[in-house]
Amino acid sequence: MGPYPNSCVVRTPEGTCFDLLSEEEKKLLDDNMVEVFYKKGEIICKQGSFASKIIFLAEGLVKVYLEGSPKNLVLTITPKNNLVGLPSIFEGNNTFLYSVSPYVDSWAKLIDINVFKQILRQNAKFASKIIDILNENTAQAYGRFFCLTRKQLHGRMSDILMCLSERIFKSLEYELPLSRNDLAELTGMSTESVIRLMKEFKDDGLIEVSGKKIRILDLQRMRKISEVG
Amino acid sequence: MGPYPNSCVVRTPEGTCFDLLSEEEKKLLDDNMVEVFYKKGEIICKQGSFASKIIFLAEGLVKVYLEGSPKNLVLTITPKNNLVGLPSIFEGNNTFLYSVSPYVDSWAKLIDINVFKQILRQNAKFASKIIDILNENTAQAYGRFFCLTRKQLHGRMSDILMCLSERIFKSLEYELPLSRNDLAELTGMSTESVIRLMKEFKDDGLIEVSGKKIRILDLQRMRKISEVG
DNA sequence: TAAAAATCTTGATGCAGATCAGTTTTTTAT
DNA sequence: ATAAAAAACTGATCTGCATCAAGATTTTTA
Repeated sequence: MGPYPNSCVVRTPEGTCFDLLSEEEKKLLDDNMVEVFYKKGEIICKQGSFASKIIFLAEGLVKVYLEGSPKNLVLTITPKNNLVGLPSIFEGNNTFLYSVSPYVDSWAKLIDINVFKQILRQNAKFASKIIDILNENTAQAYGRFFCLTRKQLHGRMSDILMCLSERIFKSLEYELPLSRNDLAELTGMSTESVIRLMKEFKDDGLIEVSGKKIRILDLQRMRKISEVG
Repeated sequence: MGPYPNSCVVRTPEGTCFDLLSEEEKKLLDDNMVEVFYKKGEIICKQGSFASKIIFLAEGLVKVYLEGSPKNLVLTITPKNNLVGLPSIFEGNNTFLYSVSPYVDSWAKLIDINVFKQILRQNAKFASKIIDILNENTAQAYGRFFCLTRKQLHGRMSDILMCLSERIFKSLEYELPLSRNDLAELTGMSTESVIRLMKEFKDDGLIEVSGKKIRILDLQRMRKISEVG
């Protein structure tokens, strides 16, 4: 299958990009920012709607997805301390490319897009850092692209389970805030297939499942499955 | 299928991003740039290899693709006057995320990546423009992502044929420099399926095919097919 | 605490599209 | 001009996975 380090769905926290701003710029940002609470399942931003804000996720866990009937396509999962919505800000486009919705109760800071753009145009170090973030994002999207178009069910399933373990919960055991249906839109398969595969993985001694709790038992074999596709 | 303006594979020319450089910066760029000729089928850059250059395609037509066995996955086709390789330059990564290879004889200008980064860090307007380009790129990748994972063969085929017509050749009739196998890695299907679909489209009066020449006869119905998936 | 709704689970069936195994046509090399 | 290699094409077969239909379990609501 080849070495694709990033078939993962999860964006890593970009840390300190705001440290590169001057005091003045920080104040400008603060003055043009509101903090909003979103409940699980609400819509933070809607694909196709007017993109007037950049979203900084202060707390929570969200999915970034393309709407499709009957099933959405999840582009990435973004944990707290990440920017969401950056790719929507290019010239000539003023609508969100995707929808964003929280898996769990979340806090978002909404930054006025024009203020953000203005700072980009005047602070090269900051802009340069944003380029880094965008590119890392893209690298991940490509890996995922490959995963969803080239791997089959087993590979996709083990990719997701490992990714959630490594990138989000930082533990081999975690309590999933996602439904089987959420996993289905994440892996691009039917809900029934998710269920069947989880059972198969469990029967094969790869994972342990009890309710929402998942524990990875045999990481080595999971990696193998991911590689083979 | 929903309104996805960009299931297209082709990057549009970004025009004038270098106009935003000072004379000094232009000279710096010129001094750290070489122009190279590539024959059809050669490799301009190889996925996984050390990324020391940003590529500006001065003349020709290239594919940007992820390597996979048995079949590659084409991310985008890039015509002349475009930058290629931008997403590879993020901090912490120093290898090409993908391979690039020309469909036809091409000229590329190779820009030293450190010089490019240096200019990014000192010229905010330029960096801001690059962000625009990256984002447009991403928007396209997402559209394509959706196309390849959600649409089935007929939709994917008509997407490609229309895209080539509108974005590359700017005419309803064009001479394809791609083989059926190239079309297959572009649409994520088998070569045999490409052939069968082309025949079906031809028999249905959607297109006219003679050798390498393709002519779109019924754009309306092609659009319909693309929408339905 | 019961009823309703949502989620999870299982087996049976169907089909889109890959794979295979050829033949024919076109291109390239000598 | 002719042989060899690559690309284009065709039909038959096979299979991974979705879809459907029904039931069990959990969660939510009243």
